[in-house]
Amino acid sequence: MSDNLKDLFSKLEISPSYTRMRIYYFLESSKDHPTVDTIYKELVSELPTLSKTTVYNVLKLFIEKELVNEVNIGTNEKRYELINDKHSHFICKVCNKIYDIPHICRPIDENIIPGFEILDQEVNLKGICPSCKQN
Amino acid sequence: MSDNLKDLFSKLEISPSYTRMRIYYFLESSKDHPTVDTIYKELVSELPTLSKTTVYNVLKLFIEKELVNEVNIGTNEKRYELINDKHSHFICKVCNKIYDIPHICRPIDENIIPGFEILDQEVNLKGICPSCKQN
DNA sequence: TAATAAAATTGTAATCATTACAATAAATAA
DNA sequence: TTATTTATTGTAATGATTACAATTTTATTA
Repeated sequence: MSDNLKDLFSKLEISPSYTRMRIYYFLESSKDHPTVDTIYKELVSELPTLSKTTVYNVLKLFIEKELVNEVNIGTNEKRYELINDKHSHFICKVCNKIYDIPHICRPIDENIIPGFEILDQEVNLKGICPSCKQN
Repeated sequence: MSDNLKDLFSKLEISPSYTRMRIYYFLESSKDHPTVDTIYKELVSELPTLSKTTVYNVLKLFIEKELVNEVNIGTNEKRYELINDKHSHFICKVCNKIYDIPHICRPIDENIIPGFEILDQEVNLKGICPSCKQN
């Protein structure tokens, strides 16, 4: 596992510092699109010298290398996720939780809008999640 | 036209102050999803006492009344648009311009994800726009 | 190994959009 | 008119993000 990550980093010319690997693993284990603050607070107990700037720096690097996506849902903090399989997001208007849901749109034909080169597709649904519907 | 807007406001229980109407008209005429700053700067010459806080307040009201949408595309400023017909957005990764494009997804069946109540659907495409492709 | 260079991490301060809030102005009702 | 509500404004606070210089760590070279 650890070796796999080193290989992945190496392929992308990311030197596998411990901090970077820990941030990657945290994103991998975390299912709820954490904010910078969440990442920092979760990791600082094991990486006592960690600084928030480092979290920003590492995420920026991961985004450049296309390992990570910024998720913008209108809250004031940006959220981050590993780019795994493509999926859509459901954002609960009550609790603001973000759920990953399978793509419900058909894949987009890249030439559907003449002249525009489509590189990326983002589908956000908003509504009320099951647990908020009960309350 | 002006009467139509007053009727619309009245239906939504928005009292039709001159400031609100001007902000509405500006959104109506503006095709490029303006930021608060843009709205303020465009209107302050004709409404010399206008304050940015007012722009924020009016937009917040319009959003509550479902006249206006926040558009989040990852830039640091939020952008706003009137809710007219439903459309998708294409965001150019080079120049950051937002284009309105017709919906390219089929309308979503509200019960497609069991337990989730879908109120809103947002499709953002990212890529390179025609004018940036030339350069 | 030691000395040097490069890269990664850190802390502090600056930036900037947004919000909170209290004060003023304008509109409406009594 | 006077009182009351509503709209607007200005200032200050908040809080996420970025800039940047300093420090630490890692890699390279002698």
